Amino acid sequence: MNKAEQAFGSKPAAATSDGRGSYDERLDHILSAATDTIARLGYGKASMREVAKASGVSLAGLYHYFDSKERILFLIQFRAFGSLLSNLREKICGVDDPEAQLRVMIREHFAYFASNMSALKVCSHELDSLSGSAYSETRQVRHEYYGVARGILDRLLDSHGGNGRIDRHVATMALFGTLNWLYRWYDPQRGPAVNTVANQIADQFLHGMLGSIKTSETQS
Amino acid sequence: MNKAEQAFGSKPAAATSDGRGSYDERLDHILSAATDTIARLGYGKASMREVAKASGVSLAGLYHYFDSKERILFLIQFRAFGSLLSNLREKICGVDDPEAQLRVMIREHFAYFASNMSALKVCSHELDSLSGSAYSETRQVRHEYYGVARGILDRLLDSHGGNGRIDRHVATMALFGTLNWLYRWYDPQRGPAVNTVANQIADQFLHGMLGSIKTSETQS
DNA sequence: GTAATACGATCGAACGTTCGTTCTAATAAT
DNA sequence: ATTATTAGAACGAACGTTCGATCGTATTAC
Repeated sequence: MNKAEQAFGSKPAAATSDGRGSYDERLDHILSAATDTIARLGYGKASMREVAKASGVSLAGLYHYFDSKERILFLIQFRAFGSLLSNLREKICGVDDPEAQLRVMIREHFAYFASNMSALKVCSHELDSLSGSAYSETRQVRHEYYGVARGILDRLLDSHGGNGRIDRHVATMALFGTLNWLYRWYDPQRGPAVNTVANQIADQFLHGMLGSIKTSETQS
Repeated sequence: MNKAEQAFGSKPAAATSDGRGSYDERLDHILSAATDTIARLGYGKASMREVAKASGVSLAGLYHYFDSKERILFLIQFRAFGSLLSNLREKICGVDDPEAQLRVMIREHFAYFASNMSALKVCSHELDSLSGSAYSETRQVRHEYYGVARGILDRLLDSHGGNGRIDRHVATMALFGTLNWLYRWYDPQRGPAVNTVANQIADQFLHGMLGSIKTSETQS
């Protein structure tokens, strides 16, 4: 069976030529409804019946597109992290200055958050809800994302001669904490504009890095 | 019935004088085991049977101490947030400088985290698992905690004449994001020392604040 | 051109399990 | 004896998943 075995559709569309769209389009539609449902109720409380109702298919119909409930969560996370990572690599490609790279990264993370709030909420909140190979695969993508961010930070600090008291892993996770906690409080539609918040976070973090370098020996 | 109706025990101990301790002590023991179980499995997957096994009482015995599963989660969160808040207010009492207050706050948060990892993990991860008045009451305490932090930040920025581009709510939530995300990556027993990490986070945040003030008009 | 056939998509209904909770009786303490 | 505390068994509900049948459509056979 070759249904929903791959995270990104390399399947040749195979449009059924009726009003409801192709197989892949219907799968995307269900996945989108499932994302909103899981974001709203949490993975544990979001039942397959609720996902079925939200996406407009029957309970049994869900299992034509996904082997299991866990597979739905895997696809949501793998696609979101994958998009985030590939988009970051693309947008950073022509940028040389590490400081500019870091600003791009934060700005792009905010942009993705604003466009995919439910998906990023699920990604931030349900990290431990997967197990086995599904967990390993998503963790792999997360580690790659971490690696890109960490690489930027390394070049940033190296270029400023910062061998001081900054633990770079701690600094990276502090930034990720700020970004991954967004879904708890920030609503792009009600709060200040996305770019405004993104710029402030970037300013804060960069001043936090460069400021910590310059006062490396003045405090105990 | 007056069992477990209050979050902090004002009950006069009523020791049963056997080896297993008083009623309150047994309640604390069960609550501690429940905290570890919920932190390990998540609230949804942590069954009452698992909590019973972990705490050494029978399934039905649990309901002599707690009306419901949700009440267990409420007590964990209410006690943890309450301890965090009252401890913060106490430790900040004799400190005047806002910068020093902020350092105290971050240091105390780290100290509490190191001593109560399971409880703070549950508090950070299961914020939406409560409903009704249980949710309202815990949110109330959280808001008070936010208010203290926000007050410190306000005095800090005011004392430096910072009326620039810093959205103070955004800045506060950025810090809370870093602190509340700790449970995802930081293990005080394996990573760098608690005070080291706490100092770095405080340094980063303070430089982020004061640095952003001084360059308020140099960037678009 | 039409009937027969094969197949993917979809559904209502049900299965077996686990959940939070409660009932009832037995036990330990005073 | 009375009261508080515990434990085994069971309850109804909800869960993820599977089953068997049905519908529509594309392909094949003649």
